[in-house]
Amino acid sequence: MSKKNALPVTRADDFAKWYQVAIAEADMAEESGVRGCMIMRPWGYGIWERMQRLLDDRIKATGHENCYFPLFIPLSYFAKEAEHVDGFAKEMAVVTHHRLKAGPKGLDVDPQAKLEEPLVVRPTSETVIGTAFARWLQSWRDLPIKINQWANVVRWEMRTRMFLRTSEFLWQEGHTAHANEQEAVDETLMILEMYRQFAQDDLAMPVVAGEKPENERFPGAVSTYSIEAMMQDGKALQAGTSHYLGTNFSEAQNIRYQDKEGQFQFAHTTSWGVSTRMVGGVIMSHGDDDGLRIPPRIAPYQVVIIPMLRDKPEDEALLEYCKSIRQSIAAANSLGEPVRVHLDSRSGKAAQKRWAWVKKGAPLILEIGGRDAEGGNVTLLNRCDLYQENGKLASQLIAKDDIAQTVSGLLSDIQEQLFTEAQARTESNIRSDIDTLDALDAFFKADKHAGWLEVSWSKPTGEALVAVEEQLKARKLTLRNVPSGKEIAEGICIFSGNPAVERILVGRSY
RNA sequence: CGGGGAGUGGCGCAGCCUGGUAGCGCACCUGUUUUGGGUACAGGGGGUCGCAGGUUCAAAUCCUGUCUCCCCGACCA
Repeated sequence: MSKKNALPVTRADDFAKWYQVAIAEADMAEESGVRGCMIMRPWGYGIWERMQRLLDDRIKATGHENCYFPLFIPLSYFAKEAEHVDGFAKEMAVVTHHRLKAGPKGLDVDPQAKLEEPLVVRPTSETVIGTAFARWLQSWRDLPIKINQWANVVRWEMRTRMFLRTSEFLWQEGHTAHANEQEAVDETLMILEMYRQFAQDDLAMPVVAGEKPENERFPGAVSTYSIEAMMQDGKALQAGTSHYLGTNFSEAQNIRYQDKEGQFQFAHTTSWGVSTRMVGGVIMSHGDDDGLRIPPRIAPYQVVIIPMLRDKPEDEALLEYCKSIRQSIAAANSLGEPVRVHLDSRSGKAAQKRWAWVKKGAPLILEIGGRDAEGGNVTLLNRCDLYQENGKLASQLIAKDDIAQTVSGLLSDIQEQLFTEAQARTESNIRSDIDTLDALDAFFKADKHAGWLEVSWSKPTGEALVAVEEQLKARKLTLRNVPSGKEIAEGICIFSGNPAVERILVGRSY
């Protein structure tokens, strides 16, 4: 008997289709009818909420405070930083009116209600926050300023994909101001490392942290750093960015202070963010042909109990048994937190519910029937180890008294297993021994899901960099980042033949 | 924004070419059956065919416009 998977499409057949089906089948999110905007359903939003909580703890632990700035930004704020406005001008949603009135075909914009100055729906908040910084900052004693906000932003993208690129998305954006370059660069790199740890420890998603090349910099930044994750189709996902903005925004917005000598100095600022794109990264890092596999640290429910109800009087006793199991599991800790356990007592077939939770990627599923209750057992299914070699489900019988401890141990094992698996996949798909464009072409032609190359290059700028970009663009490739620690290289540049300066990652990307 | 495809009960689709009673599978509801692995049978409910115009005695079907989604490009977290 051949194994039947829970999803109708496999990753190998059509990865893009698999991604969409996996999201739909897991009740993560759905289209909203508004271009590029999605409805996040409880399971999808619940995962985001877990990410938020874990990252928020890290942000606060590193000395940042949360605050909130408005959704609307006066258009004129963008005029001040030339590169910044260039970068975002083509994708801004703009509010021009504040009232509707009845027209011949229903409601229409009231021309009388035109705003004197249009308001931009924030694509990012450097401009408003910088304006506030300019007011808040007077003295060297006010520094550093370290804030963060959790917000929604809008970028009018031409092509959207669930979680990966939506017109509106949720994120955190951190903004800091410092006395000098060294402190600001230290902050930028500290945040990069915080993101790396968050991705690896909480999302079980291995990433490569490093500096983006000049052409991939955030508009207005002096330097941009990213964490890059490799999806199962070999493509790179930029999963978080941290920018050193120098004094570019300070000079544009007059963010300055008097130093100990009474001299005016421009502050050095940073900004950094991760978004709901991370959810897409988790799906494409860990999902399999049976649906999602959510790492325990971010799973809204880590354990789901499914009673095998029969619409008979004995159901009541079974439910009581399940509740006692739930209670003992909820009292246990795993990965430093109380175990999140859910009793799915809705009326319905147990087998249906089982497959629904498999597709959602709940790490552990406990199926409990009358036979289990009588014997004082539970039947456990591990989402990351679903099948036996013969293709049958790998259910295990666990004694009631052992279940809390078993669950606790398994959850931390699964967290580690998902990371180890993804890391092995990522590492084995980065080639670093290729030094000619012919070999590069061969690498990417050999496999439609080819990974990345780490190559030597001469770090060109200006025209020369544009030439490299064009060489890559013709191959549907992009420069990802220069992994931290790879800033020095010998040999020659794969693109130009000039002496190499550093090692850089090249790959297809989302 | 350029090229391609598509919008018909909750989901997936057929019907359109050649205009004439809106269909199928899954899901859903009810009942019976079954019960340790996505049960089976019977009955039932649910759609003015994306939206707006037009042609026609008559439009899911033909014409025009528009909105939305998917795929491939260019742009980006």
